[in-house]
Amino acid sequence: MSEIPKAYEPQAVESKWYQYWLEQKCFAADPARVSAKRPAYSIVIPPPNVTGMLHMGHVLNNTIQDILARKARMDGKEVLWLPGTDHAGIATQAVVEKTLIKQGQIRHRDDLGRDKFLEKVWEWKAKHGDIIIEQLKKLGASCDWGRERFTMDPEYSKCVQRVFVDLYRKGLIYRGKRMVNWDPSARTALSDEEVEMIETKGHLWHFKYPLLDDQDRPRTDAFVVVATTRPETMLGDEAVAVNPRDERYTHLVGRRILLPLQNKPIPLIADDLVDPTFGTGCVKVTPAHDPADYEMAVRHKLPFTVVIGPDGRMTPEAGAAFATLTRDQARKAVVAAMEQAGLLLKIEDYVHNVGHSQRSHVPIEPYLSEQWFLRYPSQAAARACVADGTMQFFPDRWAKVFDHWMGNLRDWCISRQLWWGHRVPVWTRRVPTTDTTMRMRRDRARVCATLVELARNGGAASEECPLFEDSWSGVEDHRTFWRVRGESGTDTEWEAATFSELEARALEAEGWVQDPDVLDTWFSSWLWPFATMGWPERTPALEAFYPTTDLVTGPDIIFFWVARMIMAGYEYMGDLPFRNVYFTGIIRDKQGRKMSKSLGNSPDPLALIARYGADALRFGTMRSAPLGQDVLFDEKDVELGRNFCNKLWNACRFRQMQGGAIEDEIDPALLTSDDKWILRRLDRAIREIDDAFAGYRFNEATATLYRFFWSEYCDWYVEASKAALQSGRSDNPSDPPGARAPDPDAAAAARRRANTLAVIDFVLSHTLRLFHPFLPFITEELWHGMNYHADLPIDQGGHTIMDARWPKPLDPAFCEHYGLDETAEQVASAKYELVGVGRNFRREFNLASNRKLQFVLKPAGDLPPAEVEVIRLLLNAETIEVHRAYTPPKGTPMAANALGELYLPLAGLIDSAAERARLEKELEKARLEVGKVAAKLGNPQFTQRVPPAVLEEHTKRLADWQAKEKQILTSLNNLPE
RNA sequence: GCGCGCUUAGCUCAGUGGAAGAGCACUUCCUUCACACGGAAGGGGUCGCAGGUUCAAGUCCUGCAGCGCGCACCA
Repeated sequence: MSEIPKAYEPQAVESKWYQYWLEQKCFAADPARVSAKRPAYSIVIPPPNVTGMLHMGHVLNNTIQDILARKARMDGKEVLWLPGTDHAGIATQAVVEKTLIKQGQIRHRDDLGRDKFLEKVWEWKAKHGDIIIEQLKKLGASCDWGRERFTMDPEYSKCVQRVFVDLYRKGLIYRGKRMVNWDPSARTALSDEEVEMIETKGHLWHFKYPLLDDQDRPRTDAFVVVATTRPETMLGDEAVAVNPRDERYTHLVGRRILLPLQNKPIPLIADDLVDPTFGTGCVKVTPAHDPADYEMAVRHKLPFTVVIGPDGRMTPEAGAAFATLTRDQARKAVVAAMEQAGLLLKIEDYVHNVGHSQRSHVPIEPYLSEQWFLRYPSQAAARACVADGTMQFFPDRWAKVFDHWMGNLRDWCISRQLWWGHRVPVWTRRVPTTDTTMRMRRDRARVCATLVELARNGGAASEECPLFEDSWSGVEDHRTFWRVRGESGTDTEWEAATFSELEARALEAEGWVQDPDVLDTWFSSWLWPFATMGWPERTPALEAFYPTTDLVTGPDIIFFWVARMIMAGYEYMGDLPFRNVYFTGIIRDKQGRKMSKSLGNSPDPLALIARYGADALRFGTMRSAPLGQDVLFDEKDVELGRNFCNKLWNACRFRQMQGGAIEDEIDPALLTSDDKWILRRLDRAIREIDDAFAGYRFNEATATLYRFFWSEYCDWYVEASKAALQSGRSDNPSDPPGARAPDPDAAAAARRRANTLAVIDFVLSHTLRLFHPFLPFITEELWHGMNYHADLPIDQGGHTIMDARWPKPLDPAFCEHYGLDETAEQVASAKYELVGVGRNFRREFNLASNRKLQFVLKPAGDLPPAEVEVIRLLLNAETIEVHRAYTPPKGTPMAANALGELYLPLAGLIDSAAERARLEKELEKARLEVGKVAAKLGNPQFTQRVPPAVLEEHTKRLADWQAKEKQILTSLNNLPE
């Protein structure tokens, strides 16, 4: 570092050290190293979508994880940060299909067929799947890349199938015809969590439905009026419902109504679901297109007429006039037709919430279809662990949200009508009902199921039917289960669930056909904390690193992912998957809007890294991200980070320029008040940072680092230390010629200088370590550049700052030895206070910053010349004359405190009117404060009840302000005229 | 409708019962041999509103208002 540049240039430094860390395998976790003395620390990454590009949310999230991981390493832990990606079923399939269409290769994925299309997706994954991983590396992420996992890896896929079959066997996974959330754009079912309610301005259309008379003839004089927000669904109406206690309509219940446009008689039914106070109290019932209506239809055994198809277009059932129209077109057409028929009573403006697909943002269509559902396992354990504090959430208010959701669990629709994903491991076949093979298979499965239950409840499993391959995982050895799906005529339709490749092939040879659906991506990522570590084997990694320590994720996936992982963890590991969950805020733009591609308000983190450096991006982001609050991102924050790195760089450069070897022996006898002051500030900073880490308050840690390093170390200590550094220089230009000869004064100055360098080295080497989790690259560069790694054991920083030991607060013995008491700190503080006022004179009297001034100091007590020299330097004064019996000329500006009185004699130069104004302002302030404190102390309630420390502090404060007031009055009296 | 956040300097936000803070922006001065990605000094706040608890409230409690976010089958 002999010729270090004036400004820090991050690019080369960052790539160099990342390469070094990889080559030296610094990120690799070894379960064998875990011991009582070296505890494990683990995080699994929230797997980003394999289609994804790094965005600011990833930056926030992964910077936090990296900070935690690096801090844990410095704490001497064996750290596993396990990376990977998920396959993101809908998003990836959509991107690939869109790309192929854009390239003109296909018009629809059907043109290729399932197998060929999947080949294309894999090709695409091979080409683009690593992008986000490489981007994470640019950020400095210290993941154990050798353990990178992908949710579609063969082993991982096997875990997904295994879990599916297990839950199927337990009866928790079932297939059923249900009303599901259908995304007509992606053409797949979604889970409830994937539906976003959006407040939408719409209308409430009021339709008249004619009553039928006894001969089923429509009456022209009697109608029921229904209101709807979705006129197009009326084509599928099967009833009109009223509340059974609604006396306006009880006489009509059981009568028939003519459904207009379809000219179909439908009944008027009574159901408790109907709110008699809303609208007319009559509700049209569309069994196949509304979840509430569906329930009513089941109760009243109504038919299910499907008028909207899976593509969001009207079906032939909707009638010739409407078939093939889109939902929107059909809405207009129905309204027009009703109006023409004179059955449109009125249209009201209406604001209501409409479910939209979180994926494609189109309105969700409630759709009746066959899907796979899961009744969640291990609900009680999952709910309890958060409620009783076994697992902690940061901030903990999310615990309440979690608990509410856990208390209202509804079965999870896990099947998706996609090709990209884990295909449902179920095969079906129709066989003659008389076929005995299937009966035998089923009976065997039943026996096993019973024994599984027995074993789970503490009973013994028989030896003929060893159920558990591994009792730890709780998944039984039997890989195939059969169930009757349905019977028709002489045939029985069977289904078989298996995770055995061999079984599956055997079944297919027998003519069994696999279910076409794939599983929700979250059905694979809920296994992430253990499926990535070799489950169901009892691997060393699982033994060492499960449960993981911390999870860092966004609150937007608390249900999608966090809650489900907890349930899966209990079900398959018998233990929680992580001990702490840190929920980040959401990154927004300056206007507070969410970052989104369509708004184009999402900055590219890679561009920011190129411009400012990864450390700058990390520091800026962390500094502006308080725990659990959303972050309004501003590029200024990154600029601040860069400036900070530059400051750090130059502070080290300054030390380099002082020359000399690393000084590690500090002589207590030679410590100045400034030395003691900065050492105590360092101690305080370490304590604050430790405290911040304990509460996951990273922004607080960065604030402390910033204040300590910039305001305390650079602004005060470094400037003050220049006194000792300059006077002790062997090449001091002010030395008289011939000063080479042994000179006791010069030797003493040189010793003081060396001691100052030792303090600087002590502080800087601590500072670099405190900064390392936040600024990994620049700290590593400086660690080596400053030679602080020399002489350290290889596993304690000799090799990399990553392994350097985390600084400890200074222990009492150390403080005692070096005399770091409060008095020492107070001397320095008083010095800086005096300097502050002295500097203010320049502004008050319009004296240019570079103008050489001569001050006079009238010390209150004993003030060594070295201290005076520090004050001179800090004031940028030409001279300070120490004068114990000084009588200032009238009107000389003066500042005073415990240290003494500082005068700026400027005969004839100062504007006494301005000085009077200044002093009067000061006086006003002092009197105000005296008044405030005196009032408090005058209150007996206060003096009697307050803790002694507070009382003492107030008493002192009063004395201070009174002294100040007196001094200002003196100065005022001294003014000319 | 229920629940949860937020409201402090022009802007973005810290502030965990005992003298209102930071960064940016602004004003003035300074290229003094670490740093102009810098240094020095300064201006700027009845802490959303109204009550209450307390010797003491930005901080705790109760209302209210505005903004934001969850959850919820009112067509």
